[in-house]
Amino acid sequence: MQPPQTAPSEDETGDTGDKGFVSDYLLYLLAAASEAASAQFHVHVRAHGLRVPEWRVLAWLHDRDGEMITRLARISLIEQSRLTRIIIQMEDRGLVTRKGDTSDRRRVRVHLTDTGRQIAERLVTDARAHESALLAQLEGGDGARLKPALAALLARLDPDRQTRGDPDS
Amino acid sequence: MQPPQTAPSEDETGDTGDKGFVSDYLLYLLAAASEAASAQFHVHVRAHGLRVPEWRVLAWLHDRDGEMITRLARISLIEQSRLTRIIIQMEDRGLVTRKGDTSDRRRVRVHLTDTGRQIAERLVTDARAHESALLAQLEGGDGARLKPALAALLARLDPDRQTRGDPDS
DNA sequence: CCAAATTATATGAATTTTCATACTTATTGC
DNA sequence: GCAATAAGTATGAAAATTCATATAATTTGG
Repeated sequence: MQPPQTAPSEDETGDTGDKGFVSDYLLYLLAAASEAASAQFHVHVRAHGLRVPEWRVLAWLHDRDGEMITRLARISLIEQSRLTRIIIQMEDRGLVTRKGDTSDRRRVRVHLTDTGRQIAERLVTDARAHESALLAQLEGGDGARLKPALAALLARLDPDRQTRGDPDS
Repeated sequence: MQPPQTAPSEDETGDTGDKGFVSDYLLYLLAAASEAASAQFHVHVRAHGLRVPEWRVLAWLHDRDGEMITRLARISLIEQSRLTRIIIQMEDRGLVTRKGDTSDRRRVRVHLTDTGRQIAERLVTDARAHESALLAQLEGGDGARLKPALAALLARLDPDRQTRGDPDS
């Protein structure tokens, strides 16, 4: 049913029958792969009572405790005003604390509580295991090539992300 | 704690400025790379008065007009009830039309209007150009390797995505 | 052919998210 | 040292999103 007749200049219709634009579009592949790869683990995160952005915050603080809101937002892929509210919720739940930075009183630094750190460490451990399992599934070395390629893309597109280790200066 | 680590030995004691967990975590690299790579083009999309999910819908309909809501949702990475509302908004704006499927009256098929198709074609052209520019930026062949690796990951994690070309049957 | 299970879409209501902007503190240029 | 500008965070209000579930149509098994 429904022969595609209304398409005036459809050049890939008919015989090739496959791959349109979307299925081979880099930005789509990135978004879809990210979604698909994360789906399972995100279920695990929610099972621990956290939403994905909250997990991202905990994971980053695990690496660098005392991060300021703005940078935490950039890194965690969360818009600033949204992160502010998320941090407040997390503080209410006893996962983090907020402290004004004494040397720059505009800044608010976020620290893990003991509870927060426990959860963060547990989930980071789980995440490492999950990542290993995922990479192991991808035979043929595709998995091995993927991380460096993504890191390169990221470095090219958003150089600021790396470097900055020092909050002040 | 957690002695068994194949990863590069690093502590989160935080002084040497080395990679912590997050910066080398596959799921993070995927999400961050997706964000970073899409940022520019998404600005372009919004400049055309569309939100990102709407662009995804148009792009998919460009490839396969008359898709049903559920599948459009899966492919466009949008939750179903949200897509229903987005489609209604898009219909109100004259970008798509909804038609009940006569052979399965539960289904609603979404079609591009002439206006919708015009915009879709324009943006697909722009997206192709943007992708080329992006890949060209990534010297060293990383760019070339990226798409196949992502496609493989996707195929492994979500096999259903590919195959299905026939709505009925 | 019927009852039960499944699939497809829509919708109410609570929660989240966004956007613009206010507010406070710091920095820059003169 | 001061005005102008920038940086960091918070917040109100509008809009979007989620979650659970309703409704309707189809399929399945007996």
